[in-house]
Order: sequence, then structure tokens, then C-alpha cells
Amino acid sequence: MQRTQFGDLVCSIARTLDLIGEPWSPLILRDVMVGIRRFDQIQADLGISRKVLTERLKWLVERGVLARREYSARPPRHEYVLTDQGVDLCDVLIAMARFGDRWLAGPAGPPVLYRHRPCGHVAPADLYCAHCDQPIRADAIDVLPGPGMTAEAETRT
Amino acid sequence: MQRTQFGDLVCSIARTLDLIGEPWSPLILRDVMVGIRRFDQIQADLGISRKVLTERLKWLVERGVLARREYSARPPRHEYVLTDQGVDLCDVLIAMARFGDRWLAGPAGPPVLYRHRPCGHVAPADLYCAHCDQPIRADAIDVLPGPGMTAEAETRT
DNA sequence: TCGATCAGTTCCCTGAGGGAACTGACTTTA
DNA sequence: TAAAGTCAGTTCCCTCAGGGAACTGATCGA
Repeated sequence: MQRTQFGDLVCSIARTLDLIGEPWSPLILRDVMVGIRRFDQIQADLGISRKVLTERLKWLVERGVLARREYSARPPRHEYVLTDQGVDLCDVLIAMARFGDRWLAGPAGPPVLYRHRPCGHVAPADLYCAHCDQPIRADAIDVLPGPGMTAEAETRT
Repeated sequence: MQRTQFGDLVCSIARTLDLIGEPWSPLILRDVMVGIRRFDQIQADLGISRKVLTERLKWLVERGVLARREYSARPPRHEYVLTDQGVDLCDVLIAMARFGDRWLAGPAGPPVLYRHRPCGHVAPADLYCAHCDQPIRADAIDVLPGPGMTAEAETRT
């Protein structure tokens, strides 16, 4: 398919998509997040082709999102766990779940509930401005060029 | 490529991916969010093939994420704007930008800054638990079956 | 009248994803 | 100790989605 690479776009969203932009990675990450950590478990849960799963896992480990950890030496068995970067990346998944719960769930309600362990409550995770502590809406955000935008890219967005 | 459809998975993340899972949609949404709203503008900004852009825009309009609005009757010209659902979906993009800023930006810093218009400050958007107002980390979340999970799906995640 | 702009549409080609069978190291059961 | 099972991939072929580039058609400005 010769997919265009986004990594060189001067945009943090594009760079994140370069990491988990193809459709299976977020679901693999979700599985690891909820405790499905072994190759065959993930494969069975998602119905993903084994070939693609192999490639995705290797990619996510290379990029530092997941780590391959041995949980049994004999027989040699491995599982995949989230790195610190991977945990942070799950914020994106939580935002997706929030959106899906709100807009795409049927009348029966959300299929999965996420409970915040420290407070023990099932509650949505909302985006808040780290400065004023108010909820953030995308249409109340202005976009400015940042320090990482190089001169040649400044002619673009 | 006969990509697997995720929409019938009992999972809000999968359903959201069904909507914007292929790699271009989030970038198209990003462009619309920051004010790049016309076909040729988006095409030039992203370097996306015109054919794929046509398909994606049609899909996003059908699904209620974008709306096609006439901004000039003669000549007939249209632009794409976010619906309420689209604005909500941008939360996912903001989470992606947050992650990219934190982990994938070079030493120069983030390429784009997002300013919260109500308070006027450039600050990261963080996820907070709507119940206890504390920051949320993915490894401090427990997953429970929700009301929308049907019995036959309960054997899975 | 000529060119430019906008918003697509059509064509062919390439290569990523799906499906299913195969491998190989190790363990458990009979 | 032979047979079957488990885990974690690897290899094969085939199909179809995405890329690239040219084309269309309506309108406008000079």
C-alpha cells in the first residue's frame, strides 16, 4: 500500500499517528492495558492475522511503547507490558473510549466501564486545561507556531 | 487490503477506530480544527491523494463528524466544518498532540502550541477523573463489563 | 477568449493486510 | 517414551485499498 509516512510532518498529532496510526495498534495497546498480554491471547481476542500481530508488536517494542518481558524461563514464554511511554499513550485510548461511549454506544449504554482505582468510582475522563482547570473544548483552542517548528515548515500549518 | 471492520466489536475504542481508524482521518480532522477547511487546501497541506481525500471527507460527513457547508453560491464552493460530534472527537486529537509533544518532539520543543482561549494560556490538556478531579493514569484504571456488553460478548474482554 | 481556481473523478500500479498452513521449542498426559 | 498440546511466531499466496498523475467541468477575473 506504500503508506505515506507521517513521522516527518512537523506536527505532534502526525508523529503520534506514525506510531499508532495504522488501525490495529490502538487495539493491541488496549488489550495490553486491560491485561491481555500474550501473543495468542491478543490474536484470539482481536482476530488479527498472526503475521500482522507479529509486525505490530515488534514495531511497538522497537519504538518503546511496549516491552517484551519473559515471565517463564522454561519453557521460554514472553508477554508484552506497557512502558511509561505506553502508559501515557493510553490517554489517547481513554479519550477514544470516552468519545465512543458518548456518541457510538447504543441505548444499552457503554460496553465497558473504566473505574478510577484511586477514588474507586466509574466516571468519565475529561480533558482539563492544566492552567485554569476548566474543561477544554476543541473549538475553544487557538493554534500557534511553537519552538519546534522550523522555518521551512512555517509556511505550512 | 480488505481491512477488518471494527464497528461490530463490543468496545468503544474499536468503534471510534471504525470512524477514524485509518491513518488520514485524524489529520483531516486536525486540518479542519485549525482552520484548513477546503478540499484543495487540505490536499495541499497533507499531500494526500485526491481520491482518498474525497472518500474520507464523504465518510466523515456521512457519519456526522463533519458537515459540508456552502460558503459561496456562485461559484458553488463548499467547506468542511466540525459538527458537535466532530468537536468532541477532537479531544482524541488533543490527547495525541499531548503525547507527541511529550514523547516525540525533539529538543527544540513542540512544533505547535495550543492556547486555551477562555483563559488565554498555553498549557497542556490533561485527563482528569470527572468524579475526584485527580489526574488519570492508564495503569490506575480497572476495567469492568458495562451495561452495553451483551451476554455473548461477555466471554471476551 | 484565455487562463486560473475549486472540487472532484478516473486510470493503472504497488504493496500491505487477510487467511491458513507450517515450524520448533518445550511440557504434559498416557 | 510416544503422542498430543501450548506458545510464539514464520511463510505462503491472493486481494484490494492507497498513491500518483492526468482529466473533467463549472465558474470567475483580466
